[in-house]
Amino acid sequence: MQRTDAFAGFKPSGDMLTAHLLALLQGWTAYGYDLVQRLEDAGYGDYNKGSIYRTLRQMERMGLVASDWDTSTDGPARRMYTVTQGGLLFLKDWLTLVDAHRKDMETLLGMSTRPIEPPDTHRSPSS
Amino acid sequence: MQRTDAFAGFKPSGDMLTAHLLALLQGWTAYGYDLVQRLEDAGYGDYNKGSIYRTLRQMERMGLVASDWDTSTDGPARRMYTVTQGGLLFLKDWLTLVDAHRKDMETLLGMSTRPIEPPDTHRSPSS
DNA sequence: ACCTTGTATATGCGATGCGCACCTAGGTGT
DNA sequence: ACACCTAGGTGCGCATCGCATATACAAGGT
Repeated sequence: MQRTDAFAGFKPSGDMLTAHLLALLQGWTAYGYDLVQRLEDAGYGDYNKGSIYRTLRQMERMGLVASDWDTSTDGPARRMYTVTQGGLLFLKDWLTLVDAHRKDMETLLGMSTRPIEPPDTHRSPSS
Repeated sequence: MQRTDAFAGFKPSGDMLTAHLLALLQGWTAYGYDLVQRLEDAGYGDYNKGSIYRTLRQMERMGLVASDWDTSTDGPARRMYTVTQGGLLFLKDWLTLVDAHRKDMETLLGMSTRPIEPPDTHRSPSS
């Protein structure tokens, strides 16, 4: 479970959505409504609208993305998001974490059929 | 994000600890204190005691494990846990989910450097 | 007798996260 | 005026989680 400690506190729950969003955003710029559609269409996770918008703002507070308004289009203004250096770092850490977990699971499962050890209590083995 | 729907509601947060515990338990029987030590020693996650005990009880409520008391040893009684069929299914689903997520991430990242599409609004493409 | 240490399980509290439902608002078409 | 699509956001209630703390059994030391 080692990680670079830049985001040592991240928990792998909303962070899964965070990872999806970063992956979608990485390399270009997008806004919330578009990401909602893309996640829905692609079937990557069954997140709800509210969570996505909230998570994007939270990501901005964490410094993973930056945003500015785009009023150049018709319709309501769009908040355009761009991945920051911190976001790229988070993405890297996330992939490392997932891979490490997957490997951990394999290791733990591989250690199967250990004899049911009666872990001796605090007493010396003289008994 | 497909899964067998047996535990369609699982969220990948405490579920990561759940997966670790199931992997440790799978194949034999163990009690909380032992699992706490093993997770600590092995360095698999930095979970705290309270979370582990709470998660084990929750897993029992979910039908992933079953427990009974072992009073045969010196010291306090131990609540011995055994993985159920449901637990094995959860474990399988979890690994599927993790692998799917990992693959999703690769796919999404592989689609990089898409030109910044100006996603046309609700208007017809006649404009 | 009393205290400390190790074993073993569990709860209370405060903060956070998340799904669900709902709200605001711009713009177009009827 | 109204419906509909686009676009972003909030309030509420419930679950989760880390941290600290509580409870209890047993052994050893003084």
